[in-house]
Amino acid sequence: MEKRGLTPERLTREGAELADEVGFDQVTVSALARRCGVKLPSLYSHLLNSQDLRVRIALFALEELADRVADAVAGRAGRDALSAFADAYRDYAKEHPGRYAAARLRLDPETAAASAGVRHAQMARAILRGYELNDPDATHAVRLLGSVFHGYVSLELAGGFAHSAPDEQESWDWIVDSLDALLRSRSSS
Amino acid sequence: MEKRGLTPERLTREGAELADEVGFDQVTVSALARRCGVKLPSLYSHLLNSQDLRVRIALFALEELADRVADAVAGRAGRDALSAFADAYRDYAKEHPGRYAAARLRLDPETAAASAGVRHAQMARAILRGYELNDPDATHAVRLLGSVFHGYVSLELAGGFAHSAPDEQESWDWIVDSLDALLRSRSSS
DNA sequence: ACGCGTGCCTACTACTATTAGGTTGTAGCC
DNA sequence: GGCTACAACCTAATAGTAGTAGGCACGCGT
Repeated sequence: MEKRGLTPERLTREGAELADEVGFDQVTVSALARRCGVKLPSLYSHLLNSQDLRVRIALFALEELADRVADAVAGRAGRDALSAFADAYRDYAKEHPGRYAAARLRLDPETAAASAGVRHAQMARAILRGYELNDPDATHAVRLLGSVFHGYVSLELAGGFAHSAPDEQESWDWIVDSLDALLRSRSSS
Repeated sequence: MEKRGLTPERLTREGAELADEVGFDQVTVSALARRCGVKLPSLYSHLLNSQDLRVRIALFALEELADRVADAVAGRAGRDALSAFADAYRDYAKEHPGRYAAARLRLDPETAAASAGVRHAQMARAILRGYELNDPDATHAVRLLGSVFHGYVSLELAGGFAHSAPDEQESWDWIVDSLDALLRSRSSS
């Protein structure tokens, strides 16, 4: 009965890794217990329930992804920033598909408001500053970017574009390019 | 022990309704058995397993959605067709969120190839005929449309845009408008 | 050295998925 | 109209996941 130093934080990290390995919806308290070498009920000292685990992983992923995006867009503007922003999302999803799926977990409003989700929205708005859009166009554009990037990444992960020419990178570049052109044409200037 | 006339088809329909009521990932063989007033193991005469049920619901939803889209775009072209196409997806998702989620279930390649999924792709390409795009632009554009519509609808259903101005319909119109402009500007003419 | 809290345990309950095998209602045949 | 046979439903049993209750002990703070 040696004590492993389990904490909610460590469990969240392990859960995130588990998610990347077997898929977010296969993340189960049982599997996590096995992975940590303890019996299942032991985890309930650290977690409220399985939903709590999922939410913690989601918040962790949102935070990590926001950090990456912030890093990617730092010091860039305009088309360059847009491209870095887009790639940060796509690369994260490819590298950590389970965590990316976790980041899309539906959170209740208060949790969402306290999450890194707000940073994501702020960063999207920041990217758009380079295009000088008037409200409400800026909001529409934020929603468009969120839709395209999330939609593309989730279809790509689901294998929707697999095994068909032209390859996925080409389409991605074309799409980012098109969005840049679109936003420039909507510029208020 | 009265016999209800259960068939795979009826179970699929009931499952689809259940999905709309409680969410696709809450669709369980147990719940379906309760809903149909039979004991759980009885369903295994009609279904292989719970995954089989989910796949059947997915195929049903893909078919139904394809029918709706086909209906919506019939006799339209250009911007008009694009808008009808987009609205057909969004309206279906709002009306039948569980079925819409089912339609996004990842299918194995052979199942997918035999599903109504191919009709969806064909219809998207048909819409684009009005914009006279050269390959590979047409493929990129199909992927863009799929990404935007799926992304927007899924974020909207997840409550991502809720309770914030401007309202979701406005953004939707702006986005469809923007896509139309974008596709026209990419026209090969 | 000792207490006591926390960290992990065993044991139990409830639900879902699935298989095996039994029973009955009814459709079709004589 | 009764018989048969199959299909549709059942009960019973196994295994996995989620969660609760309560016990024991490791080791930290005094």
